[in-house]
Amino acid sequence: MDEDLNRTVSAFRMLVTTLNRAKTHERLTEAAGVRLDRPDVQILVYLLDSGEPRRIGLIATGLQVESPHVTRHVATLEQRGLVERVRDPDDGRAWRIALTEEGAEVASRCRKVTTDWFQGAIAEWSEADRAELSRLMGKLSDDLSSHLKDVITLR
Amino acid sequence: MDEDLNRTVSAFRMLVTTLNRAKTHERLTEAAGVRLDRPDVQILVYLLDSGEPRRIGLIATGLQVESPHVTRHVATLEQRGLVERVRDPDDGRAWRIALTEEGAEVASRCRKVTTDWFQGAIAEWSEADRAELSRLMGKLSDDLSSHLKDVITLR
DNA sequence: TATTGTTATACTCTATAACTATA
DNA sequence: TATAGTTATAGAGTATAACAATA
Repeated sequence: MDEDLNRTVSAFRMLVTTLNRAKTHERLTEAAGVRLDRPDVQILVYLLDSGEPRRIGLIATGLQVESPHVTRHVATLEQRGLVERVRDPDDGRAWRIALTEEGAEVASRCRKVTTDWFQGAIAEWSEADRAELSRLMGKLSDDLSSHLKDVITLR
Repeated sequence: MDEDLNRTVSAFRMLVTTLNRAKTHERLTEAAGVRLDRPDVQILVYLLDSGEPRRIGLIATGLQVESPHVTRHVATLEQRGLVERVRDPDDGRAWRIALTEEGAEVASRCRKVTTDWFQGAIAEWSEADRAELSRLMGKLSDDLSSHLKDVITLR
Protein backbone atom coordinates (compact mmCIF):
# COMPACT_ATOMS: atom_id res chain seq x y z
CA MET A 1 0.00 0.00 0.00
CA ASP A 2 2.57 2.51 1.16
CA GLU A 3 4.94 0.86 -1.25
CA ASP A 4 2.48 1.44 -4.06
CA LEU A 5 2.30 5.07 -3.15
CA ASN A 6 6.03 5.45 -3.04
CA ARG A 7 6.31 3.94 -6.47
CA THR A 8 3.60 6.16 -7.88
CA VAL A 9 5.21 9.26 -6.51
CA SER A 10 8.70 8.37 -7.57
CA ALA A 11 7.48 7.57 -11.08
CA PHE A 12 5.85 10.92 -11.05
CA ARG A 13 8.94 12.66 -9.79
CA MET A 14 10.96 11.21 -12.62
CA LEU A 15 8.49 12.37 -15.22
CA VAL A 16 8.39 15.86 -13.80
CA THR A 17 12.17 15.93 -13.84
CA THR A 18 12.39 14.82 -17.43
CA LEU A 19 9.78 17.23 -18.66
CA ASN A 20 11.61 20.14 -17.07
CA ARG A 21 15.02 19.63 -18.50
CA ALA A 22 16.54 22.11 -20.92
CA LYS A 23 17.20 19.31 -23.37
CA THR A 24 13.59 18.30 -23.46
CA HIS A 25 12.55 21.82 -24.23
CA GLU A 26 15.23 22.11 -26.88
CA ARG A 27 13.88 18.97 -28.47
CA LEU A 28 10.36 20.28 -28.35
CA THR A 29 11.14 23.56 -30.07
CA GLU A 30 13.27 21.83 -32.62
CA ALA A 31 10.46 19.43 -33.48
CA ALA A 32 7.97 22.27 -33.59
CA GLY A 33 10.31 24.29 -35.77
CA VAL A 34 10.31 27.37 -33.57
CA ARG A 35 12.83 29.26 -31.55
CA LEU A 36 11.20 30.23 -28.30
CA ASP A 37 12.19 29.87 -24.71
CA ARG A 38 10.23 27.84 -22.21
CA PRO A 39 8.06 30.54 -20.68
CA ASP A 40 7.14 31.75 -24.16
CA VAL A 41 5.90 28.32 -25.11
CA GLN A 42 4.04 27.93 -21.85
CA ILE A 43 2.18 31.15 -22.42
CA LEU A 44 1.28 30.32 -26.00
CA VAL A 45 -0.02 26.89 -25.09
CA TYR A 46 -1.90 28.30 -22.13
CA LEU A 47 -3.68 30.75 -24.43
CA LEU A 48 -4.43 28.01 -26.92
CA ASP A 49 -5.87 25.77 -24.22
CA SER A 50 -7.93 28.69 -22.93
CA GLY A 51 -9.52 29.21 -26.30
CA GLU A 52 -9.88 32.94 -25.80
CA PRO A 53 -7.85 36.05 -24.98
CA ARG A 54 -6.75 36.33 -21.37
CA ARG A 55 -5.51 39.09 -19.16
CA ILE A 56 -1.96 39.18 -17.87
CA GLY A 57 -3.04 38.52 -14.33
CA LEU A 58 -5.05 35.50 -15.30
CA ILE A 59 -2.22 34.05 -17.32
CA ALA A 60 0.04 34.51 -14.31
CA THR A 61 -2.42 32.77 -12.03
CA GLY A 62 -2.93 29.96 -14.50
CA LEU A 63 0.75 29.33 -14.89
CA GLN A 64 1.35 29.95 -11.21
CA VAL A 65 3.98 32.61 -11.72
CA GLU A 66 4.16 36.28 -10.83
CA SER A 67 2.87 38.82 -13.28
CA PRO A 68 6.12 40.63 -14.11
CA HIS A 69 7.31 37.39 -15.55
CA VAL A 70 4.30 37.24 -17.83
CA THR A 71 4.61 40.90 -18.75
CA ARG A 72 8.12 40.41 -19.98
CA HIS A 73 7.44 37.35 -22.07
CA VAL A 74 4.25 38.72 -23.53
CA ALA A 75 6.26 41.73 -24.65
CA THR A 76 8.64 39.57 -26.64
CA LEU A 77 5.84 37.45 -28.02
CA GLU A 78 4.11 40.62 -29.12
CA GLN A 79 7.21 41.88 -30.87
CA ARG A 80 7.41 38.63 -32.73
CA GLY A 81 3.80 38.94 -33.82
CA LEU A 82 2.63 35.84 -31.99
CA VAL A 83 0.22 37.61 -29.66
CA GLU A 84 -1.51 40.96 -29.65
CA ARG A 85 -3.24 43.11 -27.08
CA VAL A 86 -6.93 43.76 -27.35
CA ARG A 87 -8.99 45.99 -25.11
CA ASP A 88 -10.86 44.18 -22.41
CA PRO A 89 -14.51 44.92 -23.12
CA ASP A 90 -15.37 44.60 -19.42
CA ASP A 91 -12.69 46.87 -18.03
CA GLY A 92 -11.33 49.76 -20.03
CA ARG A 93 -8.03 49.90 -18.25
CA ALA A 94 -7.21 46.30 -18.95
CA TRP A 95 -6.03 44.49 -22.03
CA ARG A 96 -6.36 40.93 -23.04
CA ILE A 97 -3.65 38.95 -24.70
CA ALA A 98 -4.81 37.23 -27.86
CA LEU A 99 -3.03 34.76 -30.09
CA THR A 100 -2.47 36.03 -33.60
CA GLU A 101 -3.09 33.62 -36.41
CA GLU A 102 0.59 32.78 -36.54
CA GLY A 103 0.72 32.53 -32.76
CA ALA A 104 -2.11 30.04 -32.74
CA GLU A 105 -0.36 27.98 -35.34
CA VAL A 106 2.92 27.96 -33.43
CA ALA A 107 1.10 27.11 -30.21
CA SER A 108 -0.63 24.15 -31.87
CA ARG A 109 2.63 22.83 -33.18
CA CYS A 110 4.21 23.03 -29.74
CA ARG A 111 1.27 21.39 -28.07
CA LYS A 112 1.21 18.69 -30.67
CA VAL A 113 4.83 17.77 -30.07
CA THR A 114 4.04 17.06 -26.45
CA THR A 115 0.90 15.10 -27.14
CA ASP A 116 2.76 13.14 -29.78
CA TRP A 117 5.35 12.19 -27.21
CA PHE A 118 2.67 10.87 -24.95
CA GLN A 119 0.92 9.19 -27.81
CA GLY A 120 4.13 7.51 -28.92
CA ALA A 121 4.81 6.36 -25.39
CA ILE A 122 1.42 4.76 -24.91
CA ALA A 123 0.91 3.59 -28.47
CA GLU A 124 1.21 -0.05 -27.50
CA TRP A 125 -1.18 0.21 -24.60
CA SER A 126 -4.56 -1.38 -24.71
CA GLU A 127 -7.51 0.81 -25.48
CA ALA A 128 -8.79 0.21 -21.95
CA ASP A 129 -5.56 1.27 -20.30
CA ARG A 130 -5.42 4.44 -22.33
CA ALA A 131 -8.93 5.37 -21.34
CA GLU A 132 -8.16 4.60 -17.71
CA LEU A 133 -5.05 6.74 -17.84
CA SER A 134 -7.01 9.64 -19.18
CA ARG A 135 -9.67 9.30 -16.54
CA LEU A 136 -7.30 8.87 -13.60
CA MET A 137 -4.98 11.59 -14.77
CA GLY A 138 -7.75 14.13 -14.95
CA LYS A 139 -8.94 13.09 -11.54
CA LEU A 140 -5.46 13.23 -10.08
CA SER A 141 -4.78 16.63 -11.55
CA ASP A 142 -7.97 18.06 -10.08
CA ASP A 143 -7.62 16.44 -6.71
CA LEU A 144 -3.95 17.10 -6.29
CA SER A 145 -4.19 20.75 -7.29
CA SER A 146 -7.07 21.43 -5.01
CA HIS A 147 -5.48 19.49 -2.20
CA LEU A 148 -2.23 21.40 -2.60
CA LYS A 149 -4.10 24.65 -2.74
CA ASP A 150 -5.69 23.80 0.59
CA VAL A 151 -2.43 22.73 2.11
CA ILE A 152 -0.68 25.85 0.89
CA THR A 153 -3.44 28.24 1.84
CA LEU A 154 -4.01 26.87 5.33
CA ARG A 155 -1.08 28.44 7.00
CA MET B 1 -9.42 9.72 -28.60
CA ASP B 2 -7.38 12.75 -29.51
CA GLU B 3 -9.48 14.69 -27.09
CA ASP B 4 -8.68 12.19 -24.38
CA LEU B 5 -5.03 12.60 -25.08
CA ASN B 6 -5.19 16.37 -24.96
CA ARG B 7 -6.90 16.23 -21.63
CA THR B 8 -4.39 13.78 -20.24
CA VAL B 9 -1.50 15.91 -21.35
CA SER B 10 -2.93 19.16 -20.15
CA ALA B 11 -3.75 17.64 -16.78
CA PHE B 12 -0.19 16.51 -16.69
CA ARG B 13 1.14 19.88 -17.67
CA MET B 14 -0.72 21.50 -14.84
CA LEU B 15 0.64 19.09 -12.29
CA VAL B 16 4.17 19.56 -13.51
CA THR B 17 3.70 23.31 -13.27
CA THR B 18 2.39 23.15 -9.73
CA LEU B 19 5.08 20.82 -8.52
CA ASN B 20 7.79 23.07 -9.87
CA ARG B 21 6.77 26.29 -8.26
CA ALA B 22 8.91 27.96 -5.65
CA LYS B 23 5.95 28.11 -3.30
CA THR B 24 5.42 24.39 -3.49
CA HIS B 25 9.02 23.77 -2.59
CA GLU B 26 8.82 26.29 0.22
CA ARG B 27 5.82 24.46 1.57
CA LEU B 28 7.60 21.15 1.32
CA THR B 29 10.66 22.24 3.25
CA GLU B 30 8.55 23.97 5.84
CA ALA B 31 6.49 20.83 6.37
CA ALA B 32 9.63 18.74 6.52
CA GLY B 33 11.23 21.18 8.92
CA VAL B 34 14.38 21.71 6.90
CA ARG B 35 16.01 24.58 5.12
CA LEU B 36 17.35 23.27 1.85
CA ASP B 37 17.02 24.43 -1.71
CA ARG B 38 15.38 22.37 -4.40
CA PRO B 39 18.43 20.68 -5.89
CA ASP B 40 19.59 19.71 -2.41
CA VAL B 41 16.30 17.99 -1.72
CA GLN B 42 16.32 16.30 -5.10
CA ILE B 43 19.73 14.85 -4.45
CA LEU B 44 18.86 13.62 -0.98
CA VAL B 45 15.66 11.96 -2.13
CA TYR B 46 17.45 10.46 -5.11
CA LEU B 47 19.99 8.89 -2.80
CA LEU B 48 17.27 7.63 -0.50
CA ASP B 49 15.37 6.09 -3.41
CA SER B 50 18.59 4.50 -4.64
CA GLY B 51 19.15 2.79 -1.34
CA GLU B 52 22.91 2.95 -1.64
CA PRO B 53 25.76 5.41 -2.17
CA ARG B 54 26.06 6.75 -5.69
CA ARG B 55 28.74 8.45 -7.69
CA ILE B 56 28.43 12.06 -8.76
CA GLY B 57 28.08 11.12 -12.40
CA LEU B 58 25.29 8.69 -11.70
CA ILE B 59 23.40 11.18 -9.62
CA ALA B 60 23.69 13.68 -12.45
CA THR B 61 22.40 11.16 -14.96
CA GLY B 62 19.57 10.14 -12.70
CA LEU B 63 18.46 13.69 -12.13
CA GLN B 64 19.19 14.57 -15.72
CA VAL B 65 21.45 17.48 -14.93
CA GLU B 66 25.10 18.19 -15.60
CA SER B 67 27.68 17.06 -13.10
CA PRO B 68 29.00 20.47 -12.02
CA HIS B 69 25.57 21.14 -10.66
CA VAL B 70 25.69 18.01 -8.56
CA THR B 71 29.24 18.72 -7.44
CA ARG B 72 28.24 22.06 -6.04
CA HIS B 73 25.19 20.88 -4.16
CA VAL B 74 26.89 17.81 -2.82
CA ALA B 75 29.55 20.12 -1.42
CA THR B 76 27.00 22.08 0.57
CA LEU B 77 25.21 18.93 1.68
CA GLU B 78 28.52 17.57 2.84
CA GLN B 79 29.28 20.70 4.82
CA ARG B 80 25.97 20.36 6.53
CA GLY B 81 26.68 16.78 7.43
CA LEU B 82 23.86 15.31 5.37
CA VAL B 83 26.03 13.31 3.01
CA GLU B 84 29.58 12.02 3.09
CA ARG B 85 32.03 10.73 0.55
CA VAL B 86 33.15 7.15 0.66
CA ARG B 87 35.73 5.51 -1.56
CA ASP B 88 34.30 3.59 -4.45
CA PRO B 89 35.46 0.01 -3.89
CA ASP B 90 35.42 -0.66 -7.64
CA ASP B 91 37.37 2.36 -8.75
CA GLY B 92 39.95 3.93 -6.53
CA ARG B 93 39.78 7.32 -8.14
CA ALA B 94 36.08 7.66 -7.59
CA TRP B 95 33.99 8.47 -4.56
CA ARG B 96 30.48 7.62 -3.75
CA ILE B 97 28.10 9.95 -2.05
CA ALA B 98 26.40 8.39 0.93
CA LEU B 99 23.62 9.70 3.11
CA THR B 100 24.64 10.19 6.71
CA GLU B 101 22.22 9.11 9.35
CA GLU B 102 20.88 12.64 9.63
CA GLY B 103 20.79 12.97 5.85
CA ALA B 104 18.70 9.83 5.54
CA GLU B 105 16.32 11.13 8.11
CA VAL B 106 15.94 14.49 6.39
CA ALA B 107 15.49 12.78 3.05
CA SER B 108 12.73 10.58 4.44
CA ARG B 109 10.92 13.55 5.86
CA CYS B 110 11.05 15.35 2.52
CA ARG B 111 9.90 12.32 0.60
CA LYS B 112 7.13 11.75 3.07
CA VAL B 113 5.76 15.25 2.59
CA THR B 114 5.34 14.58 -1.10
CA THR B 115 3.80 11.19 -0.68
CA ASP B 116 1.48 12.61 1.95
CA TRP B 117 0.32 15.20 -0.53
CA PHE B 118 -0.53 12.48 -2.99
CA GLN B 119 -2.08 10.38 -0.33
CA GLY B 120 -4.25 13.24 0.84
CA ALA B 121 -5.29 13.98 -2.71
CA ILE B 122 -6.38 10.43 -3.46
CA ALA B 123 -7.64 9.55 0.00
CA GLU B 124 -11.23 9.44 -1.17
CA TRP B 125 -10.51 7.27 -4.17
CA SER B 126 -11.62 3.69 -4.31
CA GLU B 127 -9.09 1.03 -3.58
CA ALA B 128 -9.32 -0.10 -7.20
CA ASP B 129 -8.63 3.33 -8.60
CA ARG B 130 -5.62 3.79 -6.39
CA ALA B 131 -4.16 0.51 -7.51
CA GLU B 132 -4.84 1.38 -11.13
CA LEU B 133 -3.16 4.73 -10.72
CA SER B 134 -0.09 3.11 -9.31
CA ARG B 135 0.07 0.57 -12.11
CA LEU B 136 -0.52 3.03 -14.93
CA MET B 137 1.79 5.63 -13.48
CA GLY B 138 4.67 3.23 -13.31
CA LYS B 139 3.99 2.12 -16.83
CA LEU B 140 3.71 5.67 -18.10
CA SER B 141 6.90 6.71 -16.40
CA ASP B 142 8.83 3.83 -17.93
CA ASP B 143 7.35 4.16 -21.37
CA LEU B 144 7.53 7.90 -21.58
CA SER B 145 11.11 8.10 -20.37
CA SER B 146 12.29 5.47 -22.75
CA HIS B 147 10.30 6.93 -25.59
CA LEU B 148 11.72 10.38 -24.90
CA LYS B 149 15.18 8.96 -24.68
CA ASP B 150 14.73 7.47 -28.13
CA VAL B 151 13.30 10.64 -29.55
CA ILE B 152 16.08 12.71 -28.05
CA THR B 153 18.85 10.34 -29.02
CA LEU B 154 17.74 9.86 -32.62
CA ARG B 155 18.95 13.12 -33.99
C1' DT C 1 45.28 8.82 -23.06
C1' DA C 2 40.41 8.19 -21.38
C1' DT C 3 37.42 8.94 -17.74
C1' DT C 4 35.61 11.25 -13.75
C1' DG C 5 34.98 15.07 -11.40
C1' DT C 6 35.90 20.13 -10.22
C1' DT C 7 36.42 25.18 -10.82
C1' DA C 8 34.98 29.18 -13.19
C1' DT C 9 31.65 31.46 -15.64
C1' DA C 10 27.43 32.79 -17.83
C1' DC C 11 22.73 32.33 -19.07
C1' DT C 12 17.72 31.27 -18.18
C1' DC C 13 13.89 31.39 -15.25
C1' DT C 14 11.36 33.46 -11.68
C1' DA C 15 10.55 36.28 -7.54
C1' DT C 16 10.29 40.78 -4.87
C1' DA C 17 10.02 45.65 -4.58
C1' DA C 18 8.98 50.02 -6.19
C1' DC C 19 6.47 52.54 -9.35
C1' DT C 20 2.54 53.99 -12.92
C1' DA C 21 -1.90 54.47 -14.58
C1' DT C 22 -6.65 54.04 -14.78
C1' DA C 23 -11.27 52.96 -12.74
C1' DT D 1 -7.65 54.88 -3.19
C1' DA D 2 -7.85 50.07 -5.01
C1' DT D 3 -6.55 47.26 -8.76
C1' DA D 4 -3.85 45.78 -12.88
C1' DG D 5 0.10 46.01 -14.82
C1' DT D 6 5.08 47.55 -15.63
C1' DT D 7 9.97 48.57 -14.72
C1' DA D 8 13.97 47.48 -12.15
C1' DT D 9 16.53 44.38 -9.67
C1' DA D 10 18.16 40.29 -7.55
C1' DG D 11 18.50 35.40 -6.64
C1' DA D 12 17.91 30.50 -7.72
C1' DG D 13 18.84 26.90 -10.91
C1' DT D 14 21.35 24.95 -14.49
C1' DA D 15 24.47 24.73 -18.53
C1' DT D 16 29.08 25.11 -20.98
C1' DA D 17 33.94 25.41 -21.08
C1' DA D 18 38.32 24.83 -19.29
C1' DC D 19 40.95 22.38 -16.16
C1' DA D 20 42.81 18.62 -12.71
C1' DA D 21 43.53 14.10 -11.25
C1' DT D 22 43.75 9.34 -11.46
C1' DA D 23 43.25 4.71 -13.81
